[in-house]
Amino acid sequence: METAGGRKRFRGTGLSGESPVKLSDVAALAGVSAATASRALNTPGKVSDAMRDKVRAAAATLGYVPDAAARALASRRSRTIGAVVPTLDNPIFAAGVQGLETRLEALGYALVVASSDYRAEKELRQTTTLVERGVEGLMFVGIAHRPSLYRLLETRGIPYVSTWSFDPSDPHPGIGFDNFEAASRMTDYLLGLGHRRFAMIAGITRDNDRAAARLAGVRHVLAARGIVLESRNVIETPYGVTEGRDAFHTLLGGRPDGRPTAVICGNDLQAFGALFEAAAMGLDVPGALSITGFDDSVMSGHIPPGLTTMHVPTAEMGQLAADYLVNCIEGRPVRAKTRVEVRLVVRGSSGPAPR
Amino acid sequence: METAGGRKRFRGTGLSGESPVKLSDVAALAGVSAATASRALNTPGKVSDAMRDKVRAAAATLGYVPDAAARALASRRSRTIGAVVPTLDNPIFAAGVQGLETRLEALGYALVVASSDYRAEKELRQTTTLVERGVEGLMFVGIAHRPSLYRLLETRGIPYVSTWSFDPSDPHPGIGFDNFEAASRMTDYLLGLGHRRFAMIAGITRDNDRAAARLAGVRHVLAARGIVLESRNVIETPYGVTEGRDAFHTLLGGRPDGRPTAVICGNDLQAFGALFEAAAMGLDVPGALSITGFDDSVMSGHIPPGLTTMHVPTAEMGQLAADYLVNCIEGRPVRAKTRVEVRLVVRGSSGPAPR
DNA sequence: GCAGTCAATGAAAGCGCTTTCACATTGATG
DNA sequence: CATCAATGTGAAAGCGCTTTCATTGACTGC
Repeated sequence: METAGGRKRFRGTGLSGESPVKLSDVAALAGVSAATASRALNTPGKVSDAMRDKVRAAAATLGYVPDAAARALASRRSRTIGAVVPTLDNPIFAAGVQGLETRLEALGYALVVASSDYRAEKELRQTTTLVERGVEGLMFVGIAHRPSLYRLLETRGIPYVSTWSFDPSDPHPGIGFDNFEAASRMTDYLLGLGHRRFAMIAGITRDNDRAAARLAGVRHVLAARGIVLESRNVIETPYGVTEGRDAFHTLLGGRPDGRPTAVICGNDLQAFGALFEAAAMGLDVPGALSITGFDDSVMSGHIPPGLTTMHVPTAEMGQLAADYLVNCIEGRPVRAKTRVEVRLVVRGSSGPAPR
Repeated sequence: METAGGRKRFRGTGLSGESPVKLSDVAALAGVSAATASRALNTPGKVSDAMRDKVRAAAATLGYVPDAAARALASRRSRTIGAVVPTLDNPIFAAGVQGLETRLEALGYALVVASSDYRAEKELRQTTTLVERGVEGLMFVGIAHRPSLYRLLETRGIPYVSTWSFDPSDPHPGIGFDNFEAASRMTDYLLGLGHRRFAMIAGITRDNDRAAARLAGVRHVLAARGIVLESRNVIETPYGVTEGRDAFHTLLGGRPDGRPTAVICGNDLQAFGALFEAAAMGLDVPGALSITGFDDSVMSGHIPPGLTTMHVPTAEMGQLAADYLVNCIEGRPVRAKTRVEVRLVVRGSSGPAPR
């Protein structure tokens, strides 16, 4: 009663009457069967040209809009893809989603987005509702997911792909880069500049394999050179400018001796914060210390002195994810693992270690 | 043949077999009719407690996941909302969509996003496909839309709401702020600081009522004070840092005399660009000239000297849009027009006119 | 000229679910 | 005790579309 009542009222909300133009109406106007009308609209090659035109004309006069639900039910195809990202508030994910959407729309698919808030458990919940919604493919960020998430998708045969992370040892399809290796490269670069005292402002590593891999990569390379990244020189904090700023202050404050000469940040936002705080503290960058970011977001080339960072092809990953999923769905061959290139972009925020 | 073949191959792609657990399977296991199973799952109040538990248990053992297409077809409800935004690459829209998504998920609705690329014609196309997809409500950005867009929605009785713009004279439901008034306020503020020579770096006004209203607001206030905004002092350019930078350079370059002392930008990104270019040109901000933005994006409080800008409650608009649409859909009363507050945030980039 | 082929069409059977509607039960009521 | 209203449940009819399958002609080749 309640639901029905609500619906009735909603139905009444429409200014004009509803538009219950259905395929059979189009067929009737065109003087053909519903089957033919369907074919004329969806697989024009299967009907005569005259037929096609006649049906199209009828559809146009009636303002026919197909009902996706009915179509999905009958054809078992929703032509919808889902994406679960941590948050659209991080421009980097927004850009990835934009890349995905653009490509999907060109391929005739719609995009349903859901956010996980960096929580594996919420990711699983969101995924379940997307599956209920009938998405034919799913894009995730990162490779650390609940096992039951994979199980859900695999038992139902729904294609999926991880992005942002590339790990050859991970058995699941993925499009991304090796965060560990990228962080290693950044560290190598800084070592090459003579830095020996390091600090890191990392993202929250829990439920975030990218943040964890970046931290691990830094640690690994330093350890190989006999340098220990002390825990007081590592701060995990959410990705954000203010957070980066605060972390930098904690790291550098009240420590005139043995200060790090290189601060590696988990992403650009944190690095911007570090940069601003360094300026506020009167620390010369890169003279007194170097600061690096990760993502190469739009501001990093502009903010003085220019942020040294790792360029990540976000839109490209979204686009490749779209291609991967649609190819899976449409039965074309796919490569399960695709590695995209990240590029070290050296700008003014990094330089030789002091002394 | 082609489609069927593709589908067959896709079906075979699933690692394990498909999971065609349908409601009737659940009903059978629970030893009840499909009707009762449906009720037990969706309207628990209509069945006995024992029944409810029995069906839920059966659904759980079978790993039942309802088919949204079938449900939508039978109930005429998709529980899906659509959003058409210019682009997710602009963090401001990404944040709005994030606000919308968060609220919708709490209300049990899914979100389909599409981007218009700031083009009215693409917006119409995207809207049509969303309508085909069966969205029950739609969110747009701005109030300038193709008439046929409104017609489509109204003949079908689909609730919709514009955001980002508030115009009492616009007959359509909307949640936003008055861009004209906001830009006027900004201009007033600068006039109060003694500025008389103005320039504006505006967004592309075609198909963008926000950009147009902001420009008009500036023009209007200046005209009221007898100041003409000469066309050589207005540049329309896409929202972006580089674009803002270039525009600023054009505006200020090779013009030692009669230079503007206040540059009003259409959004923060352009303002950042202006700020950077001013620094590169050795122009003192706010000593020699003031620069203002619009949006109050996350960086504006951090970038020295701090950007004076108009704070826009993006997430709040998304959230209000979600509430509005869902209330419409579920037959609850709604307010057709909601005005949100924008706030002038004065920071270091603006100051008294020189001299 | 006649079997055989092929393209074009229509009839009809669902896709998996919701939702009347009718049919028992039950318990309360006069 | 017979009557009436709840209450809980099942049978069955679709929701609007796609897709077999069968049928019809029109055409080919021998």
